[in-house]
Amino acid sequence: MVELLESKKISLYDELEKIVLTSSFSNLAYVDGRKTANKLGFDIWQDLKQIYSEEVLKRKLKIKDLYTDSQAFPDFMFKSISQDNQLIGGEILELKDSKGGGIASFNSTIPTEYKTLKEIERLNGSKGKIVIKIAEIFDKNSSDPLWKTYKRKCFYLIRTHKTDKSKIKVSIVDGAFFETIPEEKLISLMFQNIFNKHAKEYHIPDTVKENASQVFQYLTDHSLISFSQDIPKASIKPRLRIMAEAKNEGNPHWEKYNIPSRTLNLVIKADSESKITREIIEESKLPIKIFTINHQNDGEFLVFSYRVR
DNA sequence: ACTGCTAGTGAGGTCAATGC
DNA sequence: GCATTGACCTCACTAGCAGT
Repeated sequence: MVELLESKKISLYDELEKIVLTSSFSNLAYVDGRKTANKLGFDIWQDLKQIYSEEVLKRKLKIKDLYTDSQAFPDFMFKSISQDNQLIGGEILELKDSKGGGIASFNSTIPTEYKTLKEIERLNGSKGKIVIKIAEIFDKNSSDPLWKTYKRKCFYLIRTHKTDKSKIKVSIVDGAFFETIPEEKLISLMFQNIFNKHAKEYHIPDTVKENASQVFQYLTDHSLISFSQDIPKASIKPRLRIMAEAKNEGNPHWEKYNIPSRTLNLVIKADSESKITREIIEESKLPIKIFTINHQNDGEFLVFSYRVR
């Protein structure tokens, strides 16, 4: 990535998609924005087209158009690697681009540290199969029995102040930075919060309050919540969607975390594995600064920071 | 059995209004 | 003045239905 930036093939102002495609094209098992990629000069089907015609590919995959932006989760998925009979890699990458200093809203998909393909299939609901169908073709390990169920690490490619030359920051962020309590708990606590506000505003008997928090422990599943609700005699169907905004402490680009502007960063949890990354970077003698962020709710994170001239 | 259409759902980003 | 909340608008994919 650093070499690419220095060779001027990409810049921090390019589309985030272009940054990913330029640096990782051959390592990707899934690209959500096939249309966008094509516009940027990347044809994910180029190799397969040597073997099959476009028509055959469409028929095999049961899709009408090879070049659409699915707008499903995730934006990118890397190919898995089989090592000592175990699947590793296959990471998920989501993009978040915004003009201001905050991270663009998470819409419907709550950010997490890990996700399995099975979970992705479910959370994508009616679009559920598309990711798997495409990734199966590109990932040579897709026949492994654990391919759909092993935990994949989620990363977020975050950019803030994207149009401001003096303030721009780009980071690849460990999903753990956002998931400081598990999703199910988050959702049930959200309903609890809503209820508490009602309790303050209206007279709700104490016995009901006690029962209520028990009930909320069972409201945990976003894919069941997000259906539009058919209410007898109602002529509209209300539809709940959980959107989420990163708080300051969940935004690595928060001023207090001191990531400098005009930098490209990798932000990962400081654990035993990250020590290895640290050693590799230190030995590489690349112009990368290493420092730590103390996440208010989730311990220490390591930042590998490269400044763009 | 096949085709074409549409309702339902998932996702994205930005801006306006409101609250503190 | 900045953060939070509400709203807007767009597009893709699938299931299921109606018509042939």
